[in-house]
Amino acid sequence: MKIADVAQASGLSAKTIRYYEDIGLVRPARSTNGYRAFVETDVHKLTFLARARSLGFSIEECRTLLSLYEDRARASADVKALAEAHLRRVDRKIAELEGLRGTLATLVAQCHGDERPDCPILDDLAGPAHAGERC
Amino acid sequence: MKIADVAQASGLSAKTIRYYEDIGLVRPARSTNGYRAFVETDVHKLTFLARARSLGFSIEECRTLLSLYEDRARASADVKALAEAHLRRVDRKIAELEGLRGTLATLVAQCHGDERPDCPILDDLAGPAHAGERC
DNA sequence: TGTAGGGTTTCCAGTCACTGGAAGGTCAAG
DNA sequence: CTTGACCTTCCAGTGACTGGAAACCCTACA
Repeated sequence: MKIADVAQASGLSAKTIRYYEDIGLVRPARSTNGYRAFVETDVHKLTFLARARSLGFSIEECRTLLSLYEDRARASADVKALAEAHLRRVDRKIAELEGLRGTLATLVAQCHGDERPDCPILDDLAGPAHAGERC
Repeated sequence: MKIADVAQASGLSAKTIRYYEDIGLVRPARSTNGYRAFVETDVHKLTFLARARSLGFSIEECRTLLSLYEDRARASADVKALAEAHLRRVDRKIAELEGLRGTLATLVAQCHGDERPDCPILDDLAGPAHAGERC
């Protein structure tokens, strides 16, 4: 199987697959012509990686997940711990974005958005000490 | 005012302030000894930038906001459009993270997390075609 | 047999917004 | 006169790719 087929099958780009080989996530064999020759387990691994990445796991976490996946003796607790840590990170990020969203929405709502030059958004960005000073 | 004072006042690091000078966001004067000599408007600008960055505007958006801020004739509509575009981006990002969060939470809930090697999280990552096959 | 096109290879550079670190200059206190 | 804190510049690295150049390989068609 050549790289374009694997890209198709896994949903990753050929560039990304080459990059994943570079950093040691996959080690496809080579044909005599120098082309990468992927077997079923390579495709499987890359699909696994695509899914893990789409869930927001970092490359290093993916590397760990992959090694846990290949370790038949591993405890599911290890995987769960990793997923829970990631879940907490996602929660923090959501909370942060929602705080930010609130501020932005308030600012947008306050701004009349016409041809007049005074703008509450810029006032806010300039800070309380300067609000109304020149904006 | 020297860079450490400005860092203190603006909440940015000295490194970041130098970087902002590099990319032309601020142009502090220089003392005879070569040190950067910041005046009040520099500090003001940097504080503005810190706030805009903390709201998630990109550097290029900050550059635009700064120029709008300094343009006494600009229309608040321009600022509002920028802020609204950013708000939409934040909304999309939140939606994306919440979808992801849902999947992760489900997976974490399904995983027993003990010493047994079978793990629904890895099953899911491996994809429907492979679920139950070897995990 | 030649060539046109598509695929593949490697390698280098760029992205974004910093951050770390090295090597050296400057300044005030003791 | 030295110590130590500050300042300077410059180079490299981060994460996870992405774009592009130059060159090789393979197949189809004239």
